[in-house]
Amino acid sequence: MSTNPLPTDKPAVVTCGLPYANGNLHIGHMRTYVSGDALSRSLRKLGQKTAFVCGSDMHGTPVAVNAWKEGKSPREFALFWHEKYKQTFLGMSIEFDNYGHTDDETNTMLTREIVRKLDDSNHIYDKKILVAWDPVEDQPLPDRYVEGTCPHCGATARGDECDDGCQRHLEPGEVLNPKSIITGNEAEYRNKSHKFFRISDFQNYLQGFINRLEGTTNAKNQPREWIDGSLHDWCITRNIDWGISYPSDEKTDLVLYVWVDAVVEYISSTKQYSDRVGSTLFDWEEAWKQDGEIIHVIGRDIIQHHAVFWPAMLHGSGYSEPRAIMATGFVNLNKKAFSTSRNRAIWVDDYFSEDFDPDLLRYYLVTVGSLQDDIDFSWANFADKVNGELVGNIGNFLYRSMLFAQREYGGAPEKQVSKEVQDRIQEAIVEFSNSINNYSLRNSALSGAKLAQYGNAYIQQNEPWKLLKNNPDLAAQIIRDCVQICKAVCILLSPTMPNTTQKLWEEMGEFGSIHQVTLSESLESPPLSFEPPSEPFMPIDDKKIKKLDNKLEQQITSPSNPEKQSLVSQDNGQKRIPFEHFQKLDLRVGKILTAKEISGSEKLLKIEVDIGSETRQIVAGIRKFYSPDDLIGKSVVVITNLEKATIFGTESNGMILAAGDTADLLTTYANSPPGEKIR
RNA sequence: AGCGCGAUAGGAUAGCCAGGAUAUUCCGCCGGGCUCAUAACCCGGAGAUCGGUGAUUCAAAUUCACCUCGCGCUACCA
Repeated sequence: MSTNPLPTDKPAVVTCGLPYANGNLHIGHMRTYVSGDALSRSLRKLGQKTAFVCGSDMHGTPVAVNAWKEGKSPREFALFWHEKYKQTFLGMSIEFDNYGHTDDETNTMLTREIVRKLDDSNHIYDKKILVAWDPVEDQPLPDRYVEGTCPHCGATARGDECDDGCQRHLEPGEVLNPKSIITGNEAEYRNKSHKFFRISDFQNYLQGFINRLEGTTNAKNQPREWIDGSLHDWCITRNIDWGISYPSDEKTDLVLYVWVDAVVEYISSTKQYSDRVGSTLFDWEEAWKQDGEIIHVIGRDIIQHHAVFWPAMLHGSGYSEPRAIMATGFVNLNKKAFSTSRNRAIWVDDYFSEDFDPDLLRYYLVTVGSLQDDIDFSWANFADKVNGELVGNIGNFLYRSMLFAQREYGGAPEKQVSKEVQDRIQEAIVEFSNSINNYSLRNSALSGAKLAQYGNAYIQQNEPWKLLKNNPDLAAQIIRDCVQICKAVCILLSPTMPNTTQKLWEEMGEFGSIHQVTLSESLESPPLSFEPPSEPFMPIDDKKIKKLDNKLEQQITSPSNPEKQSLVSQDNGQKRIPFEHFQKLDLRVGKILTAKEISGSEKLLKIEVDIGSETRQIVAGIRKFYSPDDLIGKSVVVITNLEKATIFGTESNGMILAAGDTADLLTTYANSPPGEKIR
């Protein structure tokens, strides 16, 4: 990277944090991608050679777990979302020069090559750690494959994090009563050898790097705690069979941790772009190995990965470091965080289904607040912004000016642009360019919006409609100025609103793509003839907002999860559960071996049941209806993965199913043996 | 708990790094103008002592210290 102002003569790469191929995208996600898209378009406006790349993040435990839940292979599952994302980005006019995925050949090769280099230069070592294991299936249970009790707060927690309770990170071996989330089997911890990346080797380097790094202040400061403190080495392998296998001469069944190959996709995707268009148009090696301008646009939750692990990996394997990290804040919904599990979100598909132009949301996301701050979305705010700024100000100015010009002069009047207007446009160009160099997309977009505002005041105060009779020469001059402003406004806003500005560009009689021209074109003469313009933006009326708010309200109060939505329906007022909820129950045939009364209790029996793999002790409230002797040898249905309970001082490890108030025991029709799974 | 980011009129938001006199802009509100334009546009007005306390300074929204609240990160969450 360089510290010269942009544009430089080096190629630039703009990347966005990889979407994890695990479910639908909402407008909060879009903030990162719209910002990346607007940034790369803006850089090109400055004349910077730029590649805008990204890809889907395919690997990792959550994909594997969710694929398993849907009965699909991880690859099939992740590819489904990968294809879906491509459509989503297309719909939002987010145009990557290359959009790959982490499971493709380029990334697999490049990732292994980079890791091998780190290994060869002795930055990687082996260390034995505790790994949760399913002893019955003889399977490792990494990260989220394990569930248990949080040792800190007692809530149900995943193996890696107490996600429902105190949010604390959990080390392997910490979670109590660990169980496999797949089989429900109790997990045990085994000592396994894993690969560790010695980040401490790079402490000095990183301390220099973080001082050079440009971008948002959160990205520049947050990693200092680690970099200036002590750097822990990073475990970069996992025991699952979904991922990129560890590059090694010895035989290994380790795969790389998803965060290793995810970031390498930035390089891989650039390489694919180069390979496609040829290295004269864009040379990926020049960008990544000879100090190109690499700019990462990410969500502020993944700063450490990009400002600590990633530069260390790059530096250790001979690649250039990023110039800037732009970490976006989150998008809140009516002041509260999005919650995908509660369906408290505006999904991009929902936005599309309302037939809104993507430009409206793009403008909203870019201009509503500073990039690194959290912003709020509500349909009312959205409509305010569209109606006030886009329809009333920008759209109105463009429309009234171009309509006037077309009607009276058939296009731009044959006059020279006035000094005043030329200077004002020049000022906007400088503002745009400075904003990009300060990594403020908001200000870069506002340079165009403010110019339109100036235009409205300019036309209003000069009243060319009055001048037409008394001073037609001056009227023509004023309108010529306005058309020039229109042209400049379109160019300045084209990174934020690519569709609308392209349409206006054509209506203005310009040829080709507005995205090919640079800022200086703003001062070139507009065409002398063009067709009548159309209205660039349509207002959103109150009824529509109410409708959208109601829809959102309904969506939030309904209990469904977005991914499960299609499986959930209301029927006879009864709540339906998705099939996978049923799948979570481990129901098995059991054979009652012994049954004893529990002294002091009128209702309870202590029962030992053979469930095939083991004998379970279960406490059942059926003493009133059965004598212990009658029960022995009976086949029953047992929930085996119910959490343990202590009833009347006796441990109960499961539940025997019975019907109605008389505890009519459920049994099998034929003679399935104990342990048979019920489905 | 530690660290990071943030808190500015009724709502939203700029300025903070490089301290300077009436704190920006938008929505809403009040008054006026215009009629080319999508009841859009333009001009004027009211409304914030800039989360709290203290310090530095001729001067603090801006620097420093402490505190409160919100959000995030804390390495095995992608």
